[in-house]
Amino acid sequence: MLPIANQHAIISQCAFFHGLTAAEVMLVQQAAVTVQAAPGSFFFQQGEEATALYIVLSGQVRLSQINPEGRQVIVHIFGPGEAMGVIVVLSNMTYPVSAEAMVDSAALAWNRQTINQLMKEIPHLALNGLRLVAQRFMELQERYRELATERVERRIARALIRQMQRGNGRAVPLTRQDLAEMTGTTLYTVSRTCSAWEQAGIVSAGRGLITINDYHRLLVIAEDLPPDHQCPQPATCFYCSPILNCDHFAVKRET
Amino acid sequence: MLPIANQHAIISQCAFFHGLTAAEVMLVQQAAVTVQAAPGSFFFQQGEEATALYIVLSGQVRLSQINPEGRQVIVHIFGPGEAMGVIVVLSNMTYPVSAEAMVDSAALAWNRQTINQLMKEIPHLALNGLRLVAQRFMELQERYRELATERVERRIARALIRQMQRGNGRAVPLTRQDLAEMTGTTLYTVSRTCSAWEQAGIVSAGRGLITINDYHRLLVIAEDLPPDHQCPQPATCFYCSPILNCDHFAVKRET
DNA sequence: CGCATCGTTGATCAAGCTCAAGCCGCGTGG
DNA sequence: CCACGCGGCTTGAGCTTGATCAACGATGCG
Repeated sequence: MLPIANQHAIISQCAFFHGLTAAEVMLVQQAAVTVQAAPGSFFFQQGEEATALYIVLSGQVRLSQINPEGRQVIVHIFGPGEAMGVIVVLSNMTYPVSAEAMVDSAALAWNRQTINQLMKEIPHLALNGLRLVAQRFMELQERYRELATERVERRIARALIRQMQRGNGRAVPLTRQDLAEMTGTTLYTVSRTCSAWEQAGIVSAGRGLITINDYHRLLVIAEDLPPDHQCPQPATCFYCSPILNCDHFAVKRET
Repeated sequence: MLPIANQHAIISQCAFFHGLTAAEVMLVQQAAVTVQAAPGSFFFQQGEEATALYIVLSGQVRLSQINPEGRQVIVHIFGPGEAMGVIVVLSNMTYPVSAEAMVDSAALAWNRQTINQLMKEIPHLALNGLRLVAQRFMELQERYRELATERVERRIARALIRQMQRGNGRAVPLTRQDLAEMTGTTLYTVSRTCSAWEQAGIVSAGRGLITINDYHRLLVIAEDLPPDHQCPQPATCFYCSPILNCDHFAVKRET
């Protein structure tokens, strides 16, 4: 269980609460319930009535959808500070996806009435919610297009880069299977691709972990740049990825 | 140009204005501008500043995204009564997709300030907007999973069924190319598939038009049902498709 | 130590993409 | 009215990508 002070730090920084006064943040936080989930257990499951909105405090949560034959697709991976279930809880729907903890995770939860009430009292909260949804929607559209038009290797490269950008290092803690379900391919293909990249010195492959050694070359694959591509600002090469407009990413760059 | 009375009929029935009083509908309608678009011209284009929200009055509008190499994907096709740009206009973003008229089309438009103002005055409008977005989001997630896990033939079948359900007959006015861009395949594969289906008597293929003759068998393909599948209510077979929960569809059934 | 999970790699194969060639129907302009 | 061109459609041949199957290797945990 996270200490309260830490909770507060996450809440006050996360996008969903951006622009709220300290008093408002306090109000919202007091209305929340903390929920824990062990690896493999679910915050909610596909098909259940959507009764709560969550904000991840710690851990990683895999949002996935499963088809009748049992093939699974990872729609999104949530980390600390991100909100889950924003859309559905406000529209009296059932969850269209499942939220499964990948590691020990904790989240704050508000039930439907509470969050509706809070949004009425703090209109800014509703606006933030809409922004988050918009962001997620655009990302999903982008990935849909990728899946329809891009080759597997490129999709894997992009997924890796995206995950790296959401984490805070060059290591991406995903299994081959995870990556496969994120990119609509099989674990075999991911494994082969990673092996090839390791041969080429682009990544180091580990058990449930892929470390990016040559971001630039990975980017060349992800964006189909010419092999001899020179970044306009090589010193700050991280800037030049159009993936998920990530201007803020530079601050996370290792020096 | 549509007669005003007709406009009003569309507006008052469409989901975005559901639950509003007549006075409110009037207020909103008066704030709108009518926009026309000839086939091939755009209501807005990918990358432009999102300045307006539209409701289609007549025609068909193709929402598509294009990748740097020029491969295109159709994200959605809008018909009369549907709202375009709900998300983006409220979040100060650029349009992530282009909206192109497939036939002569007209839409009502509100600019950002206006719609924001209206949403403040009529909170119900904001709620409706959120519901629409939620619906679209779920549909996109569903299609994303389809693209990642389902075979081409099944995807085409599902796209056809979906389009038929949104139209009002058994004929779907799409070219092979359109269907290909909707399902992430090529026009060749769509053509072959349609030919095979025509052989089998499932559809009649025409120029820019596909007519569904045997909905039941198409459904068997779309849902991978056993070939000898019997609908629980054969007489009202249209009910039994889980695609895009379409309970309302029965009213459109031809008798 | 044994089991479970995760990963690797080879062989095989089919789905579906690509390219090429040609057809059909329609609208347009001579 | 006809010829022409264009946009849409069809079909075949060949090939590539990436899925599938199978067997085995490594790592870590209880």
